[in-house]
Amino acid sequence: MQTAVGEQPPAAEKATEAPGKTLLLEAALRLTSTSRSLSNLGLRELAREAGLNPNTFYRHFKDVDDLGLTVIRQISTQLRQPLRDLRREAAERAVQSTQASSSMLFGIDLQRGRRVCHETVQLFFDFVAQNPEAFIIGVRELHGASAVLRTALQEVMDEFGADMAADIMAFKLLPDVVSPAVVLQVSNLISRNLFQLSLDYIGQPERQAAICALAEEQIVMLFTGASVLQGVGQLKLPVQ
Amino acid sequence: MQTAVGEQPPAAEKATEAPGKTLLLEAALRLTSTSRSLSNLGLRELAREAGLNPNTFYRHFKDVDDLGLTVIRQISTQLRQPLRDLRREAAERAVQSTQASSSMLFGIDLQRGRRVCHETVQLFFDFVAQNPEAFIIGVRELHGASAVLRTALQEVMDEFGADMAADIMAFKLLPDVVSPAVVLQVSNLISRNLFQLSLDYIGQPERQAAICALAEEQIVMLFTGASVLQGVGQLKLPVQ
DNA sequence: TACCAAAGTAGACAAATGTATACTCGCCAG
DNA sequence: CTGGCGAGTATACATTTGTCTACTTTGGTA
Repeated sequence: MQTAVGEQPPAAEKATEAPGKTLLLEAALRLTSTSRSLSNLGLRELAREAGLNPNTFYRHFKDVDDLGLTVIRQISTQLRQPLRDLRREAAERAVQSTQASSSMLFGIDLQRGRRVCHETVQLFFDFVAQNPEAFIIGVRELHGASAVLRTALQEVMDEFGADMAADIMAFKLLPDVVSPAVVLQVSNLISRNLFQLSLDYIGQPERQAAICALAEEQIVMLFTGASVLQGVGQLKLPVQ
Repeated sequence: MQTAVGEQPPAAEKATEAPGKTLLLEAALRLTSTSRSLSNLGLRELAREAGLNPNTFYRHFKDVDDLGLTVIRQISTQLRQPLRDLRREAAERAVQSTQASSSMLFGIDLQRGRRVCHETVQLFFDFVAQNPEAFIIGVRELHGASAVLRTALQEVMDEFGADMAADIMAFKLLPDVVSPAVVLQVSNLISRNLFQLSLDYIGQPERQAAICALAEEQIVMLFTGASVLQGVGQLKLPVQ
C-alpha cells in the first residue's frame, strides 16, 4: 500500500526529515487548533489524522509530551524572527518623519510613537492571520494542563518579551528616562496581551478592526504611562 | 426519564443539593487544579475521585461540558461579589486623605490612586491564595479547547471587567476626563492581566512579593497613561 | 403505613486507547 | 549480492472509557 495521493509538503524547509514525523506534527497542528488540546491528544487519534499506523508514532516520539515540546519549539522558531523583522519594518517605515517636534510630551514623540505602534500592530495581526494555529496553540498551552508544555511556553513568551524590549530600545521608541527594566516589564505585558488579543482576532473576524484599534490604544497608554511616571520621578515634579 | 439534567429548582437550591452532585463538583475542582483540564475530564475518573459509581454522574449532568458549565457558574458567583467587596474595602481604607491636593498630575491624585491600588492588589492576591482552584480553572478554560466553556468564561471575564469599571467610576479613582469607554477598556485589560498574574502567584510562591509589586506598577502605568492621554486630548495642555 | 420519585448501585457491552512483538520494504555500505 | 538499518506496517491484548438496562435504597408525604 503506497502512501496518500494529494501530498504537497507545504514548503517545509527541513527536507531531510522523515515524512511520517512531519505528517504527525502537521496532524497535531490541525487537531489542536480546532478541537483538542496538545496535552491530551491521543496517539492513535494523531496517527489516524496523519493517515499512518499508530506505531509509527513511537519511531519519532517518546510520548505525547515529547511531541508537544517539538511542536512548541517549531512554533517558537516559526514566530520569533518574523516578529522581530516585522517590528523593524514598522520602525523603518515610520521613521521618515523625524522632524516631528510638533507634539512632544515628556520627551516622547507622540506622533512617531503612534505611527510605529499602528504599523506594528497592523503587521502583527496580519501575521496572526497567516499563522493562526501557532498562536492558538501558544496561548492555549501557556496555561494548559501539562506542566512541561506550560513552562516551555513560558520561556518562549519571555523570549518574545525580551526581543520586544530590545527592539524598543534599539529603535528608541521610548525616551531614555525609561529604564531598561521598565521597558522589559512593559514589553512582557504588551506581548502577553497581544497574544491574547490574537485569539480574539482569529475567533471573531467581524471585530478585527476593533481589536486592532484596541491593541493600539492599549500600547500607547502603556507607553505613555511608563514615560510619564519615570519622567515625573526623574524630573522631581511635585510628587509625594 | 424526564429528568432534565443540569436543573436548578427555582430557589433554595443550595440546601437541597444532592450530596453526590457536590462530591462530583468537588472532585472536578481537585482534579482540574492539579493535572487535568475541565474539558477532558473522564466521567469515570470523576466518579472514582468522588468515590461514587460512574452512573451517578448521569443523575446530575448531561455530559462533561455540562459539569464544566456548572463549575464555571459556581466559580463566577464565588468570585464576583467578593472581588467587588474587596475593592470597596480598599477604596474606603485609602480615602482618608481625600483633600490631598499635594501631588496632582493631570487631575489625578497620584497619592491616593497609588494607595488604593496597593491595597486592592494586596487584597486581591490574598484572595487568590484562598481560592487557587477557581483562578486556575478560570484562566485555563478561558483559552481551553472546549468552545462552550471558553465563551462562558469570556462572559464571566467581561462581567468582572465591567464590575471593575463601575467601581473605578464610583470611587472616582480616575479623573473625569477619562471617558467611561476608556475606563471599561482599561478595566478589562487589568482584569485579564491580574488573572494571568494570579497563576504566577500561585505557581511561584517565592516570587509572590515581586508579582504583587509588578501588578501594582502595571496598573498605575495604565491609569496614568489613560489619564494623560485623555487629558492631553481634551485640555490641550502645554507640552514641554 | 404505604407509596413514589429521586439518588445511588450493579453488571454488562462495544468501542477506543496505549503498548508489545514481529513483520515488510527501500536504501546505502561493504 | 548481501546484510544491516531506519521507516512504516500488522496483529494482538489488557485496560479503560461511555453508555445502556435493571436493580436497591431512602426520605418525604398522602
